Amino acid sequence: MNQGTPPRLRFAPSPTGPLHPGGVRTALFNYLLARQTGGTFILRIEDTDQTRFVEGAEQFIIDSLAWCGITFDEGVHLGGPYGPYRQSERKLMYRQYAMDLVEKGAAYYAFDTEQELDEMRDRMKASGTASPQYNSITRVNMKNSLSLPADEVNRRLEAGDPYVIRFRMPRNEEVRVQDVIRGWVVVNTSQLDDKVLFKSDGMPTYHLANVVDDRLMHITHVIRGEEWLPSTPLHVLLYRAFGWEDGMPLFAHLPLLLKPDGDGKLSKRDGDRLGLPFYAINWTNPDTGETTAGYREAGYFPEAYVNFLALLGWNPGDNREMFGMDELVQAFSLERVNKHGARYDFQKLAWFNQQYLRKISAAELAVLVRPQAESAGWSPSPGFLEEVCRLMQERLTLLGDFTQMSAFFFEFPHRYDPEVVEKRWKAPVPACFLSMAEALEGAESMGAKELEEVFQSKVSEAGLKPGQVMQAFRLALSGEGGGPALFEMGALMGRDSVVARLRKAVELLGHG
RNA sequence: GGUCCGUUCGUCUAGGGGUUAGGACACCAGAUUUUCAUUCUGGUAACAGGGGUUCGAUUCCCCUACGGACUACCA
Repeated sequence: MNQGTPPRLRFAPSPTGPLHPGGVRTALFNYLLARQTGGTFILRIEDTDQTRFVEGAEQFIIDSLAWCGITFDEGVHLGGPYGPYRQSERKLMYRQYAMDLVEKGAAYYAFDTEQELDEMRDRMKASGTASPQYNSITRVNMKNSLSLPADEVNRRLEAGDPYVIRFRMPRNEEVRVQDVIRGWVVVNTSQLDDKVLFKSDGMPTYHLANVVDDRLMHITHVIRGEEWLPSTPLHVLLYRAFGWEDGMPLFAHLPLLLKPDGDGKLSKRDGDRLGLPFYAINWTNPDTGETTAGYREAGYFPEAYVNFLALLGWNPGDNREMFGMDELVQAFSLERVNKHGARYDFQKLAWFNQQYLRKISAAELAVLVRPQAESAGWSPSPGFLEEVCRLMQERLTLLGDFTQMSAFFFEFPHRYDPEVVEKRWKAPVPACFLSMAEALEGAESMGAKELEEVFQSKVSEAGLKPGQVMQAFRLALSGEGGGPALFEMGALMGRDSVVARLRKAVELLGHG
């Protein structure tokens, strides 16, 4: 199958809403294989259902993947030799392929109305059939070109009666599908129905469009979600009916992404429920105006997100787990993709993000963090911000944590942690701080070393031990009980600020 | 209901006829940091159940249970 030909892979989402994490992963795996093999990666938009079109969804898909570093060689946004890449723009040609199948006897016209279909299903349910199907048994009782006299069929066609084209599913035949991940899957056609291939609105259904386009675009590997496995036998039958079986692509059906807890597949609600971002980038619903948070805006690294996603359902076979995109391209293989679904673990994603956050320099971090610092109303010098980053870097998990966790560098404390006040703000401390403030005021300059010297000498003058005062000192400077190295922190705040903070703490917290 | 797919620590997973069933996240404990976090060390924790096959099964086969997908003129 396709040996020697350069691989061509596609990601083929429908623009019916924001791109789900499972879709990002599907795109990623396709991308990895394309890059690894020197193949071509194509973005095709499957918009054959006009009723489900969502404004902005297509651009969202492109932007989401671009943020992840997933790039295409051909596609709706790039063009290419096999365009157009939007199925609605290929509309006219699908009819010919459907009619070709009719001529070959592999498909037929059906004129049944919605009501007639409903009635058929109701009838069958009433007589005990669990899942009523339009198939080789039932079609004889319906209005189609197999059951109706030829002249009536022609009359209806000429009169412009609405019709669909259905696949003529063989009655009892084993269809074998080879899946790279799952091996051979065998289904009997008696379980399958006469699927609509061509709709009465003149659009193909997924099944037809997908097979025709994959053929026309010379797709060699179809890597898609597990939800497509049940209809793959139909697709194989379509390739066969067209006479394209020898050029059929390889199929690989990816396991699903599951909820972090409980049963079922991952959904937007899981992000909402946990108050965590869900999409790659912010999504605003064009109808409601409601925005769902994305990882980009929440301060995640795309590298971390991609790394995390890659390890959901795939593993390299050894204990490595930090993978840059290039390394993923090297290491990836369909053979090492799991068969079972993987729970989406937000905590692990946060951990990956932390790892990536630590890999960059303080200077780089400062650049990334500046926008939020500025929107918090601070305008630190580059040098100061970098120093803050140097002290804070190992304590951050997300970029987005920065403002909240570093606020005390830029502002005086708005509150003093009551627990620490209760425990550490004891009688001799305020007086000691006041004398520190005085001593510092007289000092010419104040680095971490000088600050510590003043601290030590005033503490011993007061007859105290450093351990008894340290926490209160931190509290006075930052309002909190934890934080970066105390004297470095103070040095960075600067002498005047430290003096003022000490006095203000005494003023607000009293003399114990 | 039917069809198909699946099932190793709480989670992501490695492994595979004979292993102390390995790693990572999370969690817990200790060390270091006179803070918190980091870091380091250690720890708790898994082969869904039942039948086979076999000298031996978590690994192979079957059944059951459970989970999931699909079952539209949606993709």
